[in-house]
Amino acid sequence: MLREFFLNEVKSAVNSLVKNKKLGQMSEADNYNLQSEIPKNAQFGDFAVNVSSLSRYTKLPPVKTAEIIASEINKSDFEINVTAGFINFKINSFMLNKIVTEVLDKKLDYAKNDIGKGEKVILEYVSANPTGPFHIGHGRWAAMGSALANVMKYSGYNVYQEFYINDAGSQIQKLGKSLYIRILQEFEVKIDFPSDEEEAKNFYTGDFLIPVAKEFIKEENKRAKIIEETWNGNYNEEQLKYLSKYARLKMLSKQQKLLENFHTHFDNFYSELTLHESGKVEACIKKLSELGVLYEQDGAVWFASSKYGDEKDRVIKKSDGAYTYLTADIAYHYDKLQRGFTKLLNIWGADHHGYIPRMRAAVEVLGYNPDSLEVLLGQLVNLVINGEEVRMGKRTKMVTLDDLIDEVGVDATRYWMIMKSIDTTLDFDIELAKSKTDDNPVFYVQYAHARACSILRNASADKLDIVNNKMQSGNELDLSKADFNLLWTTGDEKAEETTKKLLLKLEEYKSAVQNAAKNRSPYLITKYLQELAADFHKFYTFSKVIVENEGLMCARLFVVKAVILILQSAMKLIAIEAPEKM
RNA sequence: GCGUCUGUAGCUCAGCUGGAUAGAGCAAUUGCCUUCUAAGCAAUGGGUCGAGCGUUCGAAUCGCUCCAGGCGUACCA
Repeated sequence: MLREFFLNEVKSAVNSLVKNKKLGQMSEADNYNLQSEIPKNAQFGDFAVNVSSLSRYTKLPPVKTAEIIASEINKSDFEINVTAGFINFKINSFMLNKIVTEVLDKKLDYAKNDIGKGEKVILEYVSANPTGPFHIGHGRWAAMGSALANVMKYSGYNVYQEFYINDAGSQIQKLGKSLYIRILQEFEVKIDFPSDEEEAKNFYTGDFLIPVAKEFIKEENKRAKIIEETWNGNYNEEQLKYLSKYARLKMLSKQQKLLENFHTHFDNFYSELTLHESGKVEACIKKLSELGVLYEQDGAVWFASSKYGDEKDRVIKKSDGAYTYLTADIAYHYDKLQRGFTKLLNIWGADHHGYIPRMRAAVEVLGYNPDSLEVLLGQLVNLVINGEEVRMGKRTKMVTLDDLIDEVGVDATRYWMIMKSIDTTLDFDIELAKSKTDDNPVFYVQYAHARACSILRNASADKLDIVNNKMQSGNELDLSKADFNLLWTTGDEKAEETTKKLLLKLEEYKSAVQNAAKNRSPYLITKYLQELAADFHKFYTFSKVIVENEGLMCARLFVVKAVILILQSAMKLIAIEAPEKM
């Protein structure tokens, strides 16, 4: 990376000065927090390193310190100048041209890197109950999680994506009973969910089970008839069990289909039920018991998590003999650790944040580094319809992820879900996301790609016999016809300035990717995409690509192609389409 | 009460491992299509960075105290 390159220039200059004792009381450069940055004001240079923080060791004014260090740097492919405490670098056309050829050479892998060092990461996200349709919040986790997984894989992490199915416990029976009623209703039996609010809580009264009931009658007509015929006001235990399982699997498969459609692919769906059935929950409790962190009180079994940073102890086994949700979850995380993952990365809704200390406590007690558990807390999503915030409360009718995607489309939904930092409550404005105008960043970015593709099409269609990039005709452009130096001798200052900015932005993709992976912040990719698209549109405005001069035209065509490659790479990371025409 | 996230331009948000004049998009005003997609570009206006105190040569950024909002504070999942 160029940023790193210039930082290293400064560091090695410092080291050599230190060796010769020319820098006062300083030791090696790595002991100081030096950073390279891109100056906000381009007149200073293309890159800069601020060394004023070293002044307290050199006992010299910042400018003097910077000058001494700068004079120690051998400049070859760049210019150097000092302002205040900054050492500024201006790169030359040779380095700029190299950016283009490197992109063309590495293509979609241009920014691929290995900062993850192959760390075995299990990323768990969405993890919903199979008891209903996804709501829009699930959509945010799905979009963010899948994008993060892509970004981290691209950065050398070994990422395994898992969805934990909360398919154990009473809610599944509740689901079965509700389907039972919906089936009877299909047969026109006069029965409805309890009107009493308290009793209605034992059912899923949403209408999402109506189509499931219809499917059931179609697929299992015989059994459906038996259910209707044997109805006597009480649930038939055998049929209820069957329906519970049927509904559970049906809902799960609907969820899985939706996720794939939403460009979210899991390596595994891990069933909580199998966790119980395999005896892993029991085994985990036994282990905790042996470790001496469990005790009995008030007829329940407790985990002494408060000794490990939690604010109070937690119930593991309720006085009615059932396990809590936490118990299975501890066993699940134990299982993840035993499968050899060294980083347990979870995306949880902000409403679960109080849950972190107890899970950390469990990881620690089980003999692992509590820092191997890393939870990304996602703030919630509010829907904005016609400018008004619709809070997803119990009273309002839930808008499902399905509805949202139907309304807005997969790409726009994903983009809007990823666009904001996970720390901020997301206001999802349906009208804005739907709009195909300039207030919608998705289209801005996709339009840049379509526009670039169009140039390549036009170039191949009328002007030359070199051509299109692979997705068009399979041919490759002929690099030998391009004269990149012509980019910098046009006499058109604005054209050269915007071209330079564009090329530097291409190079910045590397930093964007690494920061996104390191900080678990996929929104940095959408931010980068918007910046790249903007720089491309500016380039387009000031540099006509298809021109008489063949050497210049080819050089610009290659710039365009490089832009297309980076746009595609970044859009692939966040899993949205890169349309060739719009 | 305690924990946690947030408070930056009219709106939505970046910037927050301290550093050059606080940025972007939208909205507003004004220009630019006989020339590669105007879903675009150029220009202009717009800010006591919630408030106060402190640390520092230097604070939107770090610390403390307030203020406002979201979420949580179960033998629910």
